[in-house]
Amino acid sequence: MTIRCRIAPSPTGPLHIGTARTALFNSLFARRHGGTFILRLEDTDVARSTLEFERDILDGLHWLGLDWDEGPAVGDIGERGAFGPYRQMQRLDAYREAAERLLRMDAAYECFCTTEDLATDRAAQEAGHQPPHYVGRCADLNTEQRRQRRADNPTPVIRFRVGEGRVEFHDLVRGDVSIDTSALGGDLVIVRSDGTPLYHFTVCVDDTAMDISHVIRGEDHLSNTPKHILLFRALGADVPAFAHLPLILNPDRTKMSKRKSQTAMAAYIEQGYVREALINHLALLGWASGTEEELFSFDELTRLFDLDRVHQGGAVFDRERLDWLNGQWIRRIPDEELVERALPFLTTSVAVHAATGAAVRDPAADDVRDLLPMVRERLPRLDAIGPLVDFLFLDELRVDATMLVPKRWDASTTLTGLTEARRIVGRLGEVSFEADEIEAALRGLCEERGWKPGDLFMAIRVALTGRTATPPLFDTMIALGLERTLERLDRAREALDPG
RNA sequence: GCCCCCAUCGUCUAGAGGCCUAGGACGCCACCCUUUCAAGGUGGAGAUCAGGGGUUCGAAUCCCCUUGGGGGUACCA
Repeated sequence: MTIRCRIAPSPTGPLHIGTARTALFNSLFARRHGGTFILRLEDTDVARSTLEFERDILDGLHWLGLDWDEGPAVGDIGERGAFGPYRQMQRLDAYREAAERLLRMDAAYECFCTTEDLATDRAAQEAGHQPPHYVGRCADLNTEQRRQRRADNPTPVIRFRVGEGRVEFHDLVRGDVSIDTSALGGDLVIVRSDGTPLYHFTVCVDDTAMDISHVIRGEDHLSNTPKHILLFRALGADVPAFAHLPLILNPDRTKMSKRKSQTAMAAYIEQGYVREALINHLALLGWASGTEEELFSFDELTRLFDLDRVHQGGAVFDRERLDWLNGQWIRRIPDEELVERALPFLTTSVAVHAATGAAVRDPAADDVRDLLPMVRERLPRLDAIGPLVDFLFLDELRVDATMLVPKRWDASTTLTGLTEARRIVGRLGEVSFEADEIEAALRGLCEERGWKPGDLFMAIRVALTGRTATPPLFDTMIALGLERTLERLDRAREALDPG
């Protein structure tokens, strides 16, 4: 059996974390079994769909490395695959044909009920404590009745008959599921009054046309699956296998939502999460390898993943864990690649200073390459690079006098310390400006004076960087250069002794 | 309301009847390392496996009930 699965996002919002996870699992499943991974754009909600959202979704999936074997034309990439078009609004003919077929077979019928009719029904059902459902007013109209009702409402919808009985199916992660058609809410609308098709209908027509073998999607679709099965049968199609993934949850265990969590993939990208970490984290939300290994690359997942190890319970999206994974993966990214990925974040960070009027030097790839050894272990996210080294790119650093004084020291000791340090570094720097030598000399100074090295170093650190948490001090001095090091030490001394 | 699904440390999870006085990871705490911050190392706290009934010589694992949670119930997807 050829495995064909798909991700079918709707461009009515930016790429959602949940969509990305579903795409990942589909992609992994296809790769694992030598199948085909298809992308289909479900853009039939014309009112809410936009090209920007479509762009965001496609870019995000691509950024994650989730490339599809078949899919629509995007940008300069042409359509791929023999089952297109892969954009639903370009498949209207197929839906029209299928709807007409269902109408001819009397598996569907035209419904002339108005929004008001339906609202009245709904209200009555609610009052009578009945589940909301379509009452079937138009289910059995004869030709004459249809003609009359059409006079009042010339734009009927098309409803699909759900019939009676139970629908049973085997879900690859849930096991056997059984739902009575009476719980489906009555005959469902498959074509709007404006002639455009609705989701439950298009999904079945397309999965059939695209020969989808496995439908892997979020659990929120579990209750809708019987409708789809009924539709597949009516269409005379093979029913694909289903696998409903556990939901990704907010911390309060409700379905992950924009209101309570950060759901847009783009936001994570902006904050410096790397694709390796996002993939790893998403994979672990609802799937486990069964080993004690926690770090998985996409390729490893491709070899290990299978549906039989997918969970049934929902999983809270844990940022702390993502952060940890992100740090782990950042430490594993090859130098040149990390340089390339981190540079934009540094640039942005420096630009923020520039925007406040500070004179800055724009960071270059060479800068990041030089700084890599001292920042790599300190980056839970790529955007952390700014606060870590941005002081290197400021022409002038203004440091508050009170901040310069270490906890155990007073202002005059600090002034003495910085003055002495300036003298030593200045003298040493003319000969050689190397971390080891500077450190040895300054430690010697501390011994002489009875100072704790940590105190002196802290005073220098603040003088040079304006921060109390920085990369190792002596590497920082080298990165800053002799001239600027001395200059900042002088500025700090001036701040401590304005007179 | 009705239907469906789910239920192991705070979180992600291992566990497919005896290997479990329940393992790992994140987070948390302590110590070590250490010029700060990280990273790393070591150790610790943390789950009577939602509760109650069965089945069995034996149940976190199988069955039933209860409770709790979630999802679905559109001319959204």
